[in-house]
Amino acid sequence: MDRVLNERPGVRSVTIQKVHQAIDELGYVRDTAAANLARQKTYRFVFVLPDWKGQFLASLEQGIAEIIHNAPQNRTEVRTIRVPNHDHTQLAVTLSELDPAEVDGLAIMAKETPVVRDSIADLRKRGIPVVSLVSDQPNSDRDHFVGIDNVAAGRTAGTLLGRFTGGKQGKVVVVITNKQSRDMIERRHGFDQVVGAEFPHLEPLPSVEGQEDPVHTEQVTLRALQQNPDAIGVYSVGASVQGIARAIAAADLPQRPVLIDHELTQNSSTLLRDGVIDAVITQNTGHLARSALRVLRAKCDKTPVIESQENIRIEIVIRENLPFMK
Amino acid sequence: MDRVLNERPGVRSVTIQKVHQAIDELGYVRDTAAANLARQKTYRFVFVLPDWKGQFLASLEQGIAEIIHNAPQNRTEVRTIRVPNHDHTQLAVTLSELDPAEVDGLAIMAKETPVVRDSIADLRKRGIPVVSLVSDQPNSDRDHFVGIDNVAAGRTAGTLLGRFTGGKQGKVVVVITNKQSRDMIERRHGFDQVVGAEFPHLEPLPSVEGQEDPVHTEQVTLRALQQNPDAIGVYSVGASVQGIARAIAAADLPQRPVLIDHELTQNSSTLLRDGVIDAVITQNTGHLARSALRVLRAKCDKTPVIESQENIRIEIVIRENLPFMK
DNA sequence: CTGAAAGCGCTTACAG
DNA sequence: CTGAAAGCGCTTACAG
Repeated sequence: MDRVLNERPGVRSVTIQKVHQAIDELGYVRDTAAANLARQKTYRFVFVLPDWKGQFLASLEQGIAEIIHNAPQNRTEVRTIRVPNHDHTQLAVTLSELDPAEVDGLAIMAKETPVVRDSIADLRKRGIPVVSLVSDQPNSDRDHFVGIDNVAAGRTAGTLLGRFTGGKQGKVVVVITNKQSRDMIERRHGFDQVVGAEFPHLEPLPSVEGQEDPVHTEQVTLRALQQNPDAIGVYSVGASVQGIARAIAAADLPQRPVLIDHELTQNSSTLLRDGVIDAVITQNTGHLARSALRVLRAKCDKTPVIESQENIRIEIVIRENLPFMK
Repeated sequence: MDRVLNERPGVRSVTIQKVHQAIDELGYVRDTAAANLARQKTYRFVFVLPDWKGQFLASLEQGIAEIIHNAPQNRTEVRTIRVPNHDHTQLAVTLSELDPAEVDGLAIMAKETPVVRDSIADLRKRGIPVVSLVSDQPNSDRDHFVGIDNVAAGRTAGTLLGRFTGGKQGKVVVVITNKQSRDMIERRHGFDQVVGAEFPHLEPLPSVEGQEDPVHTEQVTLRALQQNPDAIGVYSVGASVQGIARAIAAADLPQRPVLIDHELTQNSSTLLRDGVIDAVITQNTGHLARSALRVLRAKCDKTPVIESQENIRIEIVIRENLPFMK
């Protein structure tokens, strides 16, 4: 029966028929917990993440660790590797060093570059399933993308900014981490879409790049605000919101701009509570981690992925529905 | 060892010491899946819900059924009883008929009345754990409340309505299911709090009651809108949003009011997509069901509840972050 | 009070 | 190609 359920070769089709019929008649539901218990094999996954120090990544990494720790019955081991974001060669080296004999799957969050694309193709050729995480690699042949629809997330941010500025006319400063990350590009795109179509009185300015650095983010934001003191909104696409908040305070504007940010962290929570940020668009890092692990396991077992279950929600947080954070 | 882990009586404290020390040294984590496998006992829970036909309750009931079906290894059986909402006696009878020999736990969603309070006390006395669901029974001695902070949910609705009306002055029609449900009372209270403090230009009107009936909801809403044709907002605290939408269309107002609703369903999704509803405040019915089951199991096993895990989020949905619904 | 056996629903070698 | 045994980490009676 095991051979049928797991679709292993070498079973006569008559037998397959019989077993499937019996399954239907009895309403059999396979006990995955017992299956995991018996199956002694452990999954060894690698997560490759950028090496910036932001709280979002820390929370994602912690999420992974907690899931592994709390569900030992799933017998999965994870190694997380942080790779410098700008160093394309090191990323390529790291990926090429992954030994198929020692790794059962890879989850990767990185900018979309030819190097990454080729590395993914190479890994897949060596039989290792790959999922892109948070920021997609749609032109590689990754098995799956684990993350939100970032165009929709950008549209959500645009709508909130448009409605919160209440029909007033004005410029919007847009601060982005970098212009190569797919998630950043898609959010900016969705934002422009919705603002162009529904809030024509708003004028989004060209993105300024914060480069994963709070101090640099503060500087470029401050410069943008000084050049546009009449700005009525700031859209933080994924940059250090701490730096942006400091720039807003330093710019000493005639009126406080509406500030929309991405990713709920300790910092953005505090700024939300203090009324500096008006809304945060976020994704649950625990869900991201769980989804990545589930998909990777499914790919290893050549089991189908339940799409509806892996659909990560775009969450909106304002001061009033701020969850209690540990 | 089992006797120590499960804190059963009749173990010498020396032994307990030794076992605990060994646990710490080895970093032992108990495999609950294996434990469930071995433990043949099945949990038999009863869910008592109001009998209205709304999609929210249907989705909650379906959520429970799916969880049970997909995780047979948890060996839990659930019987759902729908009780007419206005019939206090029938509710009391239903609860008193629950046999402690056949029921291991109860989850109840009902108005807060003396009858319910006494029934809960009675059940607890007979050793059955009880959780209140969606709408709390804080004055009973229920073991736990599974649901959102409804005051905060009302504050969230108020803030969104205030910001979406963009500083304009005007009245707000408030439509409520009934005035005895704790969840309704708390939402209305949170709404008034935040509007009074932060949006003084808004004037919320006294609640009109929809009584779980779409047609009646439409009638009372229409009457309220006709009496206040200058209303700039409608707050649907938990009533049939279909009825409200029809009333808004029928009232033929000079300007479309901002409409904030609770609970994402097929109906409210459609109205959100069509631009009739501006935002929906919601709680995930799957999470509610899972949390209720987890808490009930914990109470049966006299195991601690992990509060952070049982914290149900207040979610905000606008057209742009509407999840795909099956 | 404690030890050792049997069994939960599965999978994995190993025989046939 | 298929059957039957052993074992995954636990709990539950049952002996001692």
